[in-house]
Amino acid sequence: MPVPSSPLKLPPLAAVRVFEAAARHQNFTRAADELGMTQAAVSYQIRLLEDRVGAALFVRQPRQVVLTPLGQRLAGPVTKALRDIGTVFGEICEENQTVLTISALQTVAITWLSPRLARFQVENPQFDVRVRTSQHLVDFATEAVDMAVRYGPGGWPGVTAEKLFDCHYAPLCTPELRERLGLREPADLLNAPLLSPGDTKWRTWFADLGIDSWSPAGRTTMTLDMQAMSIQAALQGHGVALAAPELFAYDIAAGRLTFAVGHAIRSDWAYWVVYPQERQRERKIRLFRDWILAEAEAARMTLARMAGSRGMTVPAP
Amino acid sequence: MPVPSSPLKLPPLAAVRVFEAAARHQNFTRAADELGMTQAAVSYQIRLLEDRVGAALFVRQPRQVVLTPLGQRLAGPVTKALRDIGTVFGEICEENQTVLTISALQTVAITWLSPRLARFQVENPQFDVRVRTSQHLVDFATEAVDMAVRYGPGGWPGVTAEKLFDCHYAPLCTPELRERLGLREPADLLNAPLLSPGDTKWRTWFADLGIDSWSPAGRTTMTLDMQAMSIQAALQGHGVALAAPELFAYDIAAGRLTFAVGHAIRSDWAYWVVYPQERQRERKIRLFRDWILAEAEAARMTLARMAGSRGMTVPAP
DNA sequence: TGCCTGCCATTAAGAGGGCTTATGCTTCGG
DNA sequence: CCGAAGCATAAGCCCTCTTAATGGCAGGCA
Repeated sequence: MPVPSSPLKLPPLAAVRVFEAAARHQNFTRAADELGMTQAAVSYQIRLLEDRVGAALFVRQPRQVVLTPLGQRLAGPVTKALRDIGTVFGEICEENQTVLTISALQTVAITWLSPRLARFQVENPQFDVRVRTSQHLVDFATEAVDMAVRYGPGGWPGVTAEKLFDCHYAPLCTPELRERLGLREPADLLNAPLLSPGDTKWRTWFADLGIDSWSPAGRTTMTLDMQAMSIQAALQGHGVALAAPELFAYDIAAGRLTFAVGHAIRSDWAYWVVYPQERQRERKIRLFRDWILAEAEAARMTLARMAGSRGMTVPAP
Repeated sequence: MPVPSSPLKLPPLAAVRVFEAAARHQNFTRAADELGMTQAAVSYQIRLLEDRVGAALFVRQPRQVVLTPLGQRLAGPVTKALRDIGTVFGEICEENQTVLTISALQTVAITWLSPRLARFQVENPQFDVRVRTSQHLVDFATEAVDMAVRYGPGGWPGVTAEKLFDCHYAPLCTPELRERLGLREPADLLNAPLLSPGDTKWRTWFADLGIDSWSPAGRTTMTLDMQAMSIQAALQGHGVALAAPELFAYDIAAGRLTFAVGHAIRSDWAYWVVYPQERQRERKIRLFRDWILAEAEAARMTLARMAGSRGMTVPAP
């Protein structure tokens, strides 16, 4: 805990501010112009400060005022201090308007957000977009984050959450692997090389088909923690990954990945864009919200086309 | 002429001040105590500042407030800037109360003021007395001087001038020299070694006695500009100096100098203590004024005794 | 010399803003 | 479950600061 340093005996700061301007101009009238007030007000404030200090700060000469030695000694430090304050406030105001910080899970950030973010950046060059990945639920109150992409059930308190897309899990692999293994029916996967077979979602996926006998025991390729890494392996043709196709719409649309078979399960959770509800009117918030919702919609459409052509079956959640 | 740098876009400084205290205490109520206002006022000002910045500076938690990252970035520079302002004002206030700067002609400063000043310093240790010698009439408006000892006719505009003593010119020398040369009558000086005989005051002194024939031509010891230097020579027994006995009352009282003969002339000018009339109520001004007037009075008394015992004649000015 | 202009001080009157008081809300602690 | 701690909010008052008008002073100019 920082020591609550000395109580700071300060002169009236309004007067200090007026003094600073007057000292800079060596002229009350021009200082008044700069500050948007009248010459009389400047005169009044300067006098106030002089009374406080107990000494004259300006010599009133017929056609001009000049600083006394005392005034000169004040002017430098005061100008510097006030400029420092102005600068630091200016910086954070500026930054607040131009910097847009997005928090997201690493998976989403890498697979979905960053490939699309470049376009947003190009379309909105006035913003400086920064992505921060984190595993925990970001707290807008205490962290310097403007918006977030969250994966969860929604209904968080104090924030506006708008759904980007529901989350499904489908078996994905390269078209080549699919062809080579002759995958057609969901049951064909029982003998296919599954990536991260220890993932309980595989069990769920099979169970959803009525295949309860499946067990990862004995079956092995590698076991990878993260969806993105499984997909990387799948992209190399090393096996079939169970992942959210929404996150890999680009790869699917480009033919680098395809649905191994026509079945997917749906997660209770979804992906959301989230921001403090009291900030929904801010320009940068609105802009990014609109953009990311449009992107999500586009991704969904793409996927719907691809899945439709493959006769996907998706049970209701 | 300094460039009237940028117009400094500043937030309301009153709010900044409140913010600084609140940030330091991490507590609105205690900040309010420190600032001598109510918690509601603090809350109000903080909100004002937050609206201005367009972002929260504090997170309101149930039993405490904590700075947001933005607030943290502000707090440091702001505290420093305000402390700088407080410091520089504090310094000059402090200095204004404790430093007493006296301006005087070099002659008076050396011969009269400094021998007495030590006592003032001892009696008033809370003051830091500084003497500045200068040849020109000091301008209280533009120079960092509190009071002055002036030699002149009085009647200066804008200042209070109180007479310390009238100024006379009397021939002074060591008692030894006086004895050796057998000086008794003013006319005896016609054949004595006069110091700075080129000084027109010697002509005036002789003329005052009705001796118009005196001329410095041919008579020479040295010619010295300054009264003090003539006196230094006189103290060495090198001759008779025409100087203001008031300035050398200590030397006369101590027997190091004496009136060579019993005649003096009086100058139109006098010595004054001078200070800006609007500052006459200030403690340090009053204190020094009272002290120096008392010293002058004491010096006059001493001289009167010495001169009386010598039967001095002093024509009216 | 006299007028005009630039610049600051002073005054009285008025308005606006910030402060205070009072009250409500929330949470923590016992 | 109640009290204490702590901040937010609303209403109203008072004080500060501003404004507007006027005066003074000195320099520039004719």
